[in-house]
Amino acid sequence: MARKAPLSDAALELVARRFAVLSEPMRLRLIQALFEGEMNVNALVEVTGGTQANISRHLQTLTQASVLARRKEGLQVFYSIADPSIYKLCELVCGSLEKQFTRHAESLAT
Amino acid sequence: MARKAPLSDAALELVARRFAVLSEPMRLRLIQALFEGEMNVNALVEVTGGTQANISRHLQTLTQASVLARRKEGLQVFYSIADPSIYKLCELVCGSLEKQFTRHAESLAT
DNA sequence: ACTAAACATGCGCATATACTCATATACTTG
DNA sequence: CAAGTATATGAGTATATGCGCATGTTTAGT
Repeated sequence: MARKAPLSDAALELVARRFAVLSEPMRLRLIQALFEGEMNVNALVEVTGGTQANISRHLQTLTQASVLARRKEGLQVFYSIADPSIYKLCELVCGSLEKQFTRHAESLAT
Repeated sequence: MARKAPLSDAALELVARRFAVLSEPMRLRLIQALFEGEMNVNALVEVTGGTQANISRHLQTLTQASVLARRKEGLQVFYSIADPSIYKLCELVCGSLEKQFTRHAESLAT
């Protein structure tokens, strides 16, 4: 393919939804916690400091988007990162933000 | 550094905002159009099919987030992509979505 | 100075969604 | 079967935000 075709409207909405899923601090906190490995809901509630209901909802959102995987074991439900691209995504954004800050700091130091 | 420290609350909010900026189809359309190179507002309005007011607002949002750069030339204002990481971000998300679809298609074909 | 063109913005409406509280569901154990 | 534990969900509220309409601002030309 010589040149990338522009995305269709439907594709753009999917991409937008993907970004939207990652646009809540609490969900990012959950993802960050799961970088360490699989965890159950209670552990995630404790680590993030959120309420059980709210955490459960966010986990649902992330799972429906296929960002997380859900594994039920008896009474407990374990979540883990299902989409490995999440790592790079977060790294990219963090790196970009750092550059912005550096430039901003430099322009202030003039 | 041995291990990455968890992001602070403030940092998480910045990352979340970054993703939020990219979570609107119309803004993605603008970004996609600007992949071809610098464009003025009128051209972007025509390409995207949006209203002038709406496009202007989205351009403001993207510029404030330092995703786009703004260059004024007489009556016209030219926008261009200021953050090169946007390319990779979009590629990553598109690739991830494609994989999802492939798997989904496979599971249907069973 | 007047007019027109290109872009930005104030305002209101409609919708989406994050959060809390209470309750429901699923599973285990006695 | 009863009680307890872990998780999910329904309902209601508050806030955010995308969009359209109208108008404001800046710049160029006559």
